[in-house]
Amino acid sequence: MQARIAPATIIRRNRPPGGSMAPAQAIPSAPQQKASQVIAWGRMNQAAMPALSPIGAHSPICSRSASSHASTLASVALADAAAFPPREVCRGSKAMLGGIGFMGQRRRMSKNMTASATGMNKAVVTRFAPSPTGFLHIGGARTALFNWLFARHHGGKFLLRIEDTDRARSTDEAVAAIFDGLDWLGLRGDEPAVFQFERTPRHAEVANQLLASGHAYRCYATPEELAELREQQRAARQPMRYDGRWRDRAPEDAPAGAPFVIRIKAPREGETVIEDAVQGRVVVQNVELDDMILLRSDGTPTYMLAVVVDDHDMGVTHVIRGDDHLNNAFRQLSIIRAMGWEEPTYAHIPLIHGSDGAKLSKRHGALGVDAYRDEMGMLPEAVLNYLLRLGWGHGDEEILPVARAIELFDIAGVGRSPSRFDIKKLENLNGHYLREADDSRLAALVAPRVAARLGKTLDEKQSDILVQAMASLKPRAKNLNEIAEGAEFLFKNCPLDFDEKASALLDDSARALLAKTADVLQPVQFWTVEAIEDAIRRVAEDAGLGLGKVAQPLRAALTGRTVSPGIFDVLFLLGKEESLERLAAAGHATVG
RNA sequence: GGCCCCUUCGUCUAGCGGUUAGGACGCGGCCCUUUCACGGCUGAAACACGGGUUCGAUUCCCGUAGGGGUCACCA
Repeated sequence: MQARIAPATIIRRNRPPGGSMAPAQAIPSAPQQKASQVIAWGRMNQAAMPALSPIGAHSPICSRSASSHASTLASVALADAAAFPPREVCRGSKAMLGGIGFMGQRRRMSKNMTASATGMNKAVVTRFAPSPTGFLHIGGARTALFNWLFARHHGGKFLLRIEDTDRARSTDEAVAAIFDGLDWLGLRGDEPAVFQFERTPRHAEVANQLLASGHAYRCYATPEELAELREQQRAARQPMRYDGRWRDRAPEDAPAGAPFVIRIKAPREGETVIEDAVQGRVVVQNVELDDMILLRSDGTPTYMLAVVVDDHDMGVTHVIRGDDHLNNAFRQLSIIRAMGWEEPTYAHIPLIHGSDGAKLSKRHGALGVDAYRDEMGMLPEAVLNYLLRLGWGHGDEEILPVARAIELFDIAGVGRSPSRFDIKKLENLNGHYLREADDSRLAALVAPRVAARLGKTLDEKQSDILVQAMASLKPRAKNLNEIAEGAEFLFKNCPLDFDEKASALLDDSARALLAKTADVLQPVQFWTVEAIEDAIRRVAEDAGLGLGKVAQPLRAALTGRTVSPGIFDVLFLLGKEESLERLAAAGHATVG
């Protein structure tokens, strides 16, 4: 049984006559988003994203079939026209042949060809297909995001596939980490994830079909033989590729019982053209393509075969992936054509580079998204916004929450040049979303971090104080760790540990002032920020000092630091009793 | 090395033949101010180079340089 999606499950609606509707109209409007911004959290760091999807957002593992979403897909057809405008690019020497007239004609031609060849009238289906050999890294997350956004924008489907055909390197932990990361970012598949390895029989079936139709052949070359070939080619400074030594051999030549692989019979003359939605028109001479392996000698499929078969069976219309796959696309195309299948539209997005300009990798300290969540204390919406702006832009807009991103995103806006990862900008964005975030949600996220710093968990009352403190804590931080750091003073025991600058502030005159402050605070009945402010300002006035002269020693005495939220807030959050106790302690203790 | 892709402030980007080349991060200054932040204002900072095409190129074309990707019975 194949995973092919029955087209019947998609309800189509005819385009209204005389004009195409803006794709944006197919998605929920902004106000609706606000209402659905209900925050849910469970264990630490589970900052759930608001569910914005018009299609149900399911966990990748347990969602059911697509058919139940049929009615929600009704809007799909509306978005068709604008779905994937081909970039009008003419590059390469061929484009230079004629004058303007020729070029104009050529453009029109290529546009038409693209329109018919890519199935623009079909509902959009995208996919994210990571191989579970490690965590979900930031580049993968962006690829997933672009696929997800593209599908959402066009009212299509976003699918997940785990490319686990490499049994040696694939792990269950990695699968879990990838789902976990996607889940955190809110990039859930619209159908249960497909596990590629389970489809091995189907891949073999296609390989054998290709064999039967003469588009593939058995190759008995041993790995040693091939290594030697490569070595020779390298020495002779020849391009390294399989020489097709078994391509036209008669079957009788086959060594009996010897292991063999199945290779594609790739075209050898002419050229292959891809009208890439990001890269434009890319032409490769077919002599550059060698007869790559489809089925390994152990009968398992290679990546080349498996992606093509799965994308086809899953009905993928738009292949959006890193441009490290651009070269592969040409090879994959020969399989697609040999099978007579419809070609997807390709969109090869530029890779994310490290600060040195090279592909982001472990040696840049490339991290899994879980590290951004757990170690760096980032909010998913900040990561999403940052990733989106890496390689894509919409005028001067920098702050693009998910709903806005769905509204605006399209492949046409994706640039062709790689971009460098800039943690500073991510932090800035994170600070922004922190300030916007709900206090209860943040408190829940921060509590475990505070507990870790303190070495004890917060009780109910303390958790409550944390929520109240959030409003004055969050504008001062760019990540959850900094909020936790800033919150620490609230829950420390008296006597406090004073840092160097704080203890320096607490000289004799300051202590006298502290005593006076305590006296003024003592009779305050209703412990409100206003009442506290009145009292403190009175102290300053009476002493003939500026507020700063009073506030700083007070801050030092109450928090042990010279940096904290506003002093009235500090007093309020600490409560009258605790505040007075700390004042007394600071006054008596021999400090510095 | 072959093939493919890329090139606007340090970084992310806007620009799609005529702009004082715009915004954001970061950096400097000022303001706000009880500290630190936030916020506001402001400053410095870019079209890789060389040829074309054009009345006019950041923008179109070619080349050079530089960078990147890819060349497995990995994905």
